[in-house]
Amino acid sequence: MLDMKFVRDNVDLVRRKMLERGQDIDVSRFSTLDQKRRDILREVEALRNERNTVSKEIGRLKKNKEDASLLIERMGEVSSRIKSLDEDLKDTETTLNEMIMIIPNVPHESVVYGEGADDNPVIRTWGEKPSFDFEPKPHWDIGEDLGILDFARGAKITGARFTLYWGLGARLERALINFMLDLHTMDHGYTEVLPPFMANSHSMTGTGQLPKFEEDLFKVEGTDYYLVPTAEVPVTNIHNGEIVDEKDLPLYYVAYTPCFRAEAGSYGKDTRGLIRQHQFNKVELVKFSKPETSYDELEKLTLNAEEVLKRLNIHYQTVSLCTGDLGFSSAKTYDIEAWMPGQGAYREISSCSNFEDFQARRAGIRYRKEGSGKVDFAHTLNGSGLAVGRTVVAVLENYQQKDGSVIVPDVLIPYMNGVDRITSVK
RNA sequence: GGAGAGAUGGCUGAGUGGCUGAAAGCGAUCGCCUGCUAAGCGAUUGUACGCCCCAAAAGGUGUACCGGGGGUUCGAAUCCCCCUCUCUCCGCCA
Repeated sequence: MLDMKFVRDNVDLVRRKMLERGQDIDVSRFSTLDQKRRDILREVEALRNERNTVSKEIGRLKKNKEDASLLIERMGEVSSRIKSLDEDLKDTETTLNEMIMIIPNVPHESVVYGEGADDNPVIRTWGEKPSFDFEPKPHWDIGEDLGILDFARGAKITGARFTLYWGLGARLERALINFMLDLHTMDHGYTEVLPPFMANSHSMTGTGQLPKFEEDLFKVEGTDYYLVPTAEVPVTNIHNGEIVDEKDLPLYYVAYTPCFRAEAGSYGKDTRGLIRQHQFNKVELVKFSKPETSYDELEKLTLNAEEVLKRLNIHYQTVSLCTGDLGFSSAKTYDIEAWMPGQGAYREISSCSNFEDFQARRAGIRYRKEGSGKVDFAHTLNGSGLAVGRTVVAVLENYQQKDGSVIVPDVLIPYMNGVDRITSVK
C-alpha cells in the first residue's frame, strides 16, 4: 500500500499515476476521509488525556479517603463519549484502509506509458532463434508423442489445467529445479529456503494478493489458509512484522515451491499444454534491500534469472512492462520472454519486480539504519528464476529433433543422471 | 482428538487494578578511565499515529500499544469472555 501521508499530500499526482495504469481512483474522497479521521483523532485524544489526568486525581483522592464521586460521574460521561468517538474512528479507518489497500503501486519514473502488453519496450535480446529443417512442433505434441506429458490423465485425476508427467519428463522437471537452485545458491549468492506451500490471509494481504485478488487463489475450505500462488508470498513474509539490521541487507533468498492459481478470467486462454496450469513449479528469487539500492538489485536479479536461459542456451528477450501492464504491487517489472519455436512466439518465463516499500508497508518489513538508528521500510523484490513448467516447454520446443526426440541441454545432463537425449518410450 | 501450562521491550525475566512504557539483568550505542586487551564507571537505548514548531532535519507535546479481539471499571499488562499461537503429557500418525 501507499503511504497515507504521501497520498494525502499528492492527491493529483497519485490520481494521474493511477490513470496511467488505466485505473480511475477517487483519491480526493480518500483525502476527505483522512481529514475526518484526524479530526476525530484529535478530539478523542484530548478526551483520553483528560480521563488519564482525572483518573490519577481520583486515585489520589481515594487514597486520602476524600470524596471523588463528582469526578467519577464526570469521567463516566467522558468515557462514553470516547467510546462513541472510537466507533466513528474505527469506521473511518476501516473505510480508509479498504480504500488504500486496493490502490496499486505508483509506477517508477522509468516505466513508460502504455495501455497493455503490446506497448512493453524490449530492453535486450540474447541468443538467436534456432532454425529447423522441419516444422517445429508445439510442446504438447512433443510431450505426448514422447510419452512424457499426459494431459488426458492429468485432467482425469484432477481436471483441466493439470498435467501428469512420466519418466524422463518428470526427471526433466526435477533436473531444472535442481539446476536452478544450484545456480542461484552457488553462483549468485542466494540462501535456499523451503517455505510452507500454504499461507494465511495475513501473509496474502502482506504481499498484495488480498484483498483484491481473492478469486485468483485456491482457499483451503474451513481454514484461513490459501495455496501459495507463488513463493513470493511465503518468502517475502519471512520478515513480516520484523525490523532487520541495515548491515544484514540486502537479503537474497531462493525457494522452490509449487504454485497454485485459480486462473479466473483466463478461460479459453492457453488451454493446451503446460503454459497455463492450475499447478506449476517455480524457483523464485526474493530480495530485501535498502531503498537506495533496490533498482540496482532489480537489474542484478533480472540478470540472475536470465542466466538460467543463457546456460540452457535458449533465445530470449527482456521487456519492461509499461504502466498499463504493470502488476498491482509493482513499481517496475521486467518480463523475460523465452522463444518458443513450436508456438512461434516469445512467452513469459520470468517476471522480475521491484515493489519498493509497497509490500513492506503492508507487511511491516522494516530495517534499522546504522548511523541514526532510525527505522524505515525496506524494499522488496522478487522474480522467477524461472517458472519451471514453462522452462520445460522452452527446452522441449527449442531442443526438439526431426525424429521427435529431444536433446538434453549440456548443463542439465548431470541433473538427468547422464541422460543426454529424451526419446520415445512408446 | 483429550488434559494441562504459557504468550510482557533486541534477548532473559519481574509485575494480580492507579505511583508501570513497563523493575532487574543481558546485549547495543556514546562518553570516562586504564600502555593494549579485558574489567570498571556514567549516560543513552521501543514502535505507530496526532498536534505544535519548522524550508527540512532536530525538537516539544499528546494518544495508543505487554499475542489478537471484545467486556467490566472513573482508571486494565493486571479482572472476565472469545480467538490465535507456543510448550508439556496422552492418543493417532508420515
